Amino acid sequence: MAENWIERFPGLSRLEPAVADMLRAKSTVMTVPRGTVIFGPGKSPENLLLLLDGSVRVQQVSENGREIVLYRVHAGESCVLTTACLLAYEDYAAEGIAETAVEAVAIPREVFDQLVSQSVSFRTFIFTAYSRRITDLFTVVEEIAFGRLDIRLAQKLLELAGDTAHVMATHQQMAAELGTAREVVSRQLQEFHRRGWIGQSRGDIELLDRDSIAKLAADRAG
Amino acid sequence: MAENWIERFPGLSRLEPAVADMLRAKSTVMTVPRGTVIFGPGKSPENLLLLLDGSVRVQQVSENGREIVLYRVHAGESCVLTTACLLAYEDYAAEGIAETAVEAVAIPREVFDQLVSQSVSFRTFIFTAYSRRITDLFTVVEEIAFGRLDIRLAQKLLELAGDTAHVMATHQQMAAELGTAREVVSRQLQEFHRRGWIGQSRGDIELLDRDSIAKLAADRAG
DNA sequence: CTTCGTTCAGTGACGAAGTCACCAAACCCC
DNA sequence: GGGGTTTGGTGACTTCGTCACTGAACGAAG
Repeated sequence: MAENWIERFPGLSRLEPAVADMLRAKSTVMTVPRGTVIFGPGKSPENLLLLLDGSVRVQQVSENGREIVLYRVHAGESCVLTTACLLAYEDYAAEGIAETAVEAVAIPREVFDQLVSQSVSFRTFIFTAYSRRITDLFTVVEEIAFGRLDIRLAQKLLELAGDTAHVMATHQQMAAELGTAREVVSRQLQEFHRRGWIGQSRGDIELLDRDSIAKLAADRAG
Repeated sequence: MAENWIERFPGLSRLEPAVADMLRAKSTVMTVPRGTVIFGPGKSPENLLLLLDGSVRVQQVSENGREIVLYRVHAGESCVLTTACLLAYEDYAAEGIAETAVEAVAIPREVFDQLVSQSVSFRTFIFTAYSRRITDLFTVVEEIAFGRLDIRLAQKLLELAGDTAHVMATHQQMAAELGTAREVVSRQLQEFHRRGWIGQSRGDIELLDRDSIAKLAADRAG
């Protein structure tokens, strides 16, 4: 089943046939268990990863131990930051962690280089991925600088819940998602609870009134 | 004088001679006046810019009119975000403005593509630039989320002053640099003034006690 | 099944930062 | 020199972050 994985990447659908064959031949499909540190300080990966399934959480770890989630890489996307790490520009404080079990295609450094050189569409694929990450980071900066916390929390809850009604995360983890302190999250969740929007139990937030949460999340001012 | 500009870019010093000739032939050295909007919403540039002189300020403009400075591109660096814009990934809210008169080498889109394809060292140059921007943004996120404002203000003052003793900026502009509100900057500058660290006049902050400012800037906690 | 250590959440007091509404001084252009 | 604009100053108030501490929930070991 893993032989026609190229189809799963929209950006690679128009890959030149010869290049696609080369890519298939020289890359390997691998599985990494949940919780694996894909890259991090002192751990440069030797491969570019294209995610077939699962998600990778990329977060910044500050020296005093605080964490903040920067973005996630989902199935169908590439973890371009690893190419940046390959270049080992300088010390970085970010790390990538497999948030679920992850199935991915690993493209070795030399093959990556050949592909970029030979294929226009692969180049576009890579540059588009960079572009996406950078614009994502722009909005993260804007949100943290100017966004109200209750609104951002509501947005995160909806994002993390997906189509389920539960967010399995501790208050501490939610704080890292938003770049704030645990106490602040606790208080805000209590307020949501008081309004009957959510139910709370240890490490689990249940969305009871999705509409109200969505209404707040859609707010721009307050 | 502009013919051997390639030497001014450390990352291009080992460029293959044939590629260097091609680059020289197909690119043009241009000058843009201070204040020019290099790129912005609805304005995709057709060229990749390599800065020979001056600096470009890249900032995010939110819908309610607030601005925040994301990073600067200085002489010797490339404005890789323009390549991202060339791909027109999606709507973005960032813009690049010539902060000074800027002298730059403009590389047309097709030439950029050829260079990436043909030259290993040009590829490295470009990917390193992306890597730098992304890691820069990581630290911006961390600073805004966790950094103390007085410390960040002290750092910015030193950064913007360079080797001069003056920062020619309004409080509003300093607020955009730090992603905060004008009033907050005003109050903090007053505190610095009270301590005799700075002198203030309209649109001009004079650094009087660089050592004290640097001492605060070096702080991690408070 | 109780004890014990660990993780997780709740709380109040306080300080730092952001917001709002408004005022005054400095500058600019006639 | 008058009138508009830009810049900076101020106080009241809200939101957010920090600190120190508490207790409850869980899990493993006895």
